[in-house]
Amino acid sequence: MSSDATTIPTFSPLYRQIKALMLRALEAAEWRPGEMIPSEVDLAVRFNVSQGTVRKAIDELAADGLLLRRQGKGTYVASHADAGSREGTRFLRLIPEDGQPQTPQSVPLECWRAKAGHEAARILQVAFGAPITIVRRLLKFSGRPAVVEEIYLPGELFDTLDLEMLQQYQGQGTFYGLLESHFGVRMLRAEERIRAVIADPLNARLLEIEQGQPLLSVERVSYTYGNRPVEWRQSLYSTAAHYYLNELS
Amino acid sequence: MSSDATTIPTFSPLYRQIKALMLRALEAAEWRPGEMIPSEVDLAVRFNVSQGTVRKAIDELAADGLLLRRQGKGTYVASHADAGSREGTRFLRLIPEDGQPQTPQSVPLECWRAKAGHEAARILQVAFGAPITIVRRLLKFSGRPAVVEEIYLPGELFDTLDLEMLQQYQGQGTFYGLLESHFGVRMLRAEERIRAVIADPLNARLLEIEQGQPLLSVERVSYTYGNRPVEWRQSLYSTAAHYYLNELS
DNA sequence: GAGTGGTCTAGACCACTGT
DNA sequence: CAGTGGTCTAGACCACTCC
Repeated sequence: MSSDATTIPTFSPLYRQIKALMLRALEAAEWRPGEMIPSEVDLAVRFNVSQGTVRKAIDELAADGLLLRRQGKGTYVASHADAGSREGTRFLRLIPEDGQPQTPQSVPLECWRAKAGHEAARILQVAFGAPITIVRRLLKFSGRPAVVEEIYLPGELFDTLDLEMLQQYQGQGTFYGLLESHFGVRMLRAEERIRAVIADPLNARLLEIEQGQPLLSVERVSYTYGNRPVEWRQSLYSTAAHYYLNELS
Repeated sequence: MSSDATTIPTFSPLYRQIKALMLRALEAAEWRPGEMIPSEVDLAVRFNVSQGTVRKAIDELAADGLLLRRQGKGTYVASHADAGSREGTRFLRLIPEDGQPQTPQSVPLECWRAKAGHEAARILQVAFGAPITIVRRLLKFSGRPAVVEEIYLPGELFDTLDLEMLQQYQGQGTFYGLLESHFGVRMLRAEERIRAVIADPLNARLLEIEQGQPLLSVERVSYTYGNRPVEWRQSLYSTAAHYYLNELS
């Protein structure tokens, strides 16, 4: 590799270039969630590098959670629909006090279109007034309501999402599974900002707790490829019978 | 990097055995925090394997946060006293609303001995009635109180810890830095259980907020080598001017 | 048995740090 | 310059899955 003397020489190892190429293939949906990607040898031929170099690229993509290696079978594109054991607690860290981590039941309440206000526009990186889709729903663990949330999505990407679709999809997978399979948008990572708030009458009723009780306010921004924000979510977690678990390392 | 806990490993690759040997050396303090460990070639000779195998063992230990690789210099034992940029937010995820992540000022309030109750005994895995050391302190960001906490430590390990020591150490590093340098106990990972609660009069006064305001209750258990619990901490975070940030991936 | 990922080795060379 | 970690290659062999 030759470097231009006028530009700052930035060294990028070969395996990272391969990783970038594979990222493009993933983003372009050449390989789709749940599918198997070509074998290491095939990829080595395709990119004209050694198998070890392709291997290191795949290793990083797997560490990033984008690929899934299965010895003896192949390497697969990670999918929210995998129903992998980890999927239930990957993004929702709320756990019943007296039980194991479990996937809650989703109860869609409303779904409507709106125009992005200043905050939604800033966070979702769309124009002020651009169409957005808003979902309001409830999550229950063993029949007990634990979460109320409003989810703001850029309307461009999710223009056919409606309450009926949400209801039909109930029990068939997670919300992100729906977004991935029906809209081709895969959430890769998210940031949550957590604060303590007081329940207002409406949400207290939905969560079946008393007004004035403390709740966790969890504000989440989720990102897809290229660190593009595609979801803004404001949730209220009842911690009367559940807790938010975070592992630090 | 991680192995499935549900399946019994039927085969242990060489690099994992090397990793286990290096873990023992770390635990036995043959290599101390902040120090450089032998070079890859030296370790390859010592363990009678190839450099690549030692390399993979080191890679995993570095990924686990136990070692720190510095190209051109060597591999170092990670230390809480490194004052690495990440150290401030590694275990404390509280961030001022209007500023950058920063390390808070610690204000020790009390430090006393006690006997472990049932809960402390269970969590710290010591006998009921065993001696424990309790620290009560306040954390401030830019002079504003944000956290009140009580820290429960097994008395065996920290029998000389007192208020004077805590006060003298103020500003010289983090609490975990003190435990590491003065008591040889290094925290490797922790679990936090987060709930929303209402401030009682005492803690409201300490946090300079009004009684009845909502707070985050953060219960932390920290572990050292061998998943041994060595700290139980109960904290109250004021989220009036701060938020708890969690990155999901 | 064929095909996949996983391990281990040996050697060459590159990039970074300090002397 | 020497010493360190970082990259890349090529090949042999092992472990796992499925036909």
